[in-house]
Amino acid sequence: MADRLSPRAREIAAEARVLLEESGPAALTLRALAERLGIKAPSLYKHFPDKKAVETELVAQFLAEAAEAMEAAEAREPGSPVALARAYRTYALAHPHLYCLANERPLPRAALPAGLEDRAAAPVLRACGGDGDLARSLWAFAHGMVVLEIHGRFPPGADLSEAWRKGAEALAKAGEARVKGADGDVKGA
Amino acid sequence: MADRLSPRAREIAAEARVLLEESGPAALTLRALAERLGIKAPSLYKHFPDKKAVETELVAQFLAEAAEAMEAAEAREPGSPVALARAYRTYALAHPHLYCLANERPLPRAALPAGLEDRAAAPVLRACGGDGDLARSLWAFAHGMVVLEIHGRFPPGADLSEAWRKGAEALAKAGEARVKGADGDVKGA
DNA sequence: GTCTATACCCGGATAGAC
DNA sequence: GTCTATCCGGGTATAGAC
Repeated sequence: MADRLSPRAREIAAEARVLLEESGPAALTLRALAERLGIKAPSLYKHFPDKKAVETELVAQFLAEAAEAMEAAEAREPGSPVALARAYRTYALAHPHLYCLANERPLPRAALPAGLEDRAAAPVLRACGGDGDLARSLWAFAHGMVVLEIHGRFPPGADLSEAWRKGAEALAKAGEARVKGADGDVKGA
Repeated sequence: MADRLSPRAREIAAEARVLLEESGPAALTLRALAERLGIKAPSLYKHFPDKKAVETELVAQFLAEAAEAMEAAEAREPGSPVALARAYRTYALAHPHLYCLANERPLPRAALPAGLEDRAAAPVLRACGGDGDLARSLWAFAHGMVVLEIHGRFPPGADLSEAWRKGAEALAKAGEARVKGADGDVKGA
């Protein structure tokens, strides 16, 4: 994600990330970013073509780090959707603003490193035995839990760990049933 | 939700809703709203204290209509989480911008009609046999599916109806298992 | 690589006349 | 209930000097 970024651009992106994680997507403005760097906003255009490019870099960072977190969980507990859900939750809630920037708008697919989106999705797909539909269900569940929690939508007293457990286990069970089912083994990848 | 709103305020809210549904939350500005009504922006302050109050009215409309849609589904197929999920999906995707305005930020609970939030949640809770944790799982799944679809996050070729079916059925099955379980009957409401 | 200056747009909100 | 005038803030982006 920090591929062919110049060293200075990398510094700028790092500062953008701090600003984002501290204050949220709305606070990520070029003026505020420049001020943090001790420079003026127009100077940023020497390093990034526009604001979208800065945001895209942060989205790429999110995808890469989320992929890493899931791959690590997979290494510890192979084939466990529940473990993946736990890792997803932990990483997302540790970076709520970055999570929202990266997930509450269309993906800038054309500007992302090739294969990055697929890499982030792969562990879930594997844990679902290659069943893409089930993998998307599990992803939707995890995403819904994360954003509803981030935006404070659940009732104050709700036991969210229980909701995570029940949801993830129910979806995992559907995957196991699939494996034992009559239709051979793997449909997808 | 249009409780003690003056008739003129109701007209304004109706126009706000058209603007929102046509062009999205970012396009809902007081200037644009006033222009649609053939008046100037400052005049709006005679009917609403501020912009947030207008948005809150639209959020209340969403909650009431979503509750209606779910209650209707419940009347047709009592006790069916899958039917509720279908109704949720249909209503949400028919009003994507309203859905995002109402669900991608904290609820203005203090400014909403009393009981409205609970009314919207009740059908799901009933379909889950009073299991609040499971109800929240189901809600998170449905919300995740909706917003990921609205923001175009799923891969182009994905069969989302299948993802909906598998997810809803898996969670519904967890509810049935609970009922048959050893721990009596209803834990929650 | 940074600066100044600036253009151009947008937004929410208030005061006070009619 | 609507208006005009205005304040104050914000934002992205460009041109051109250093």
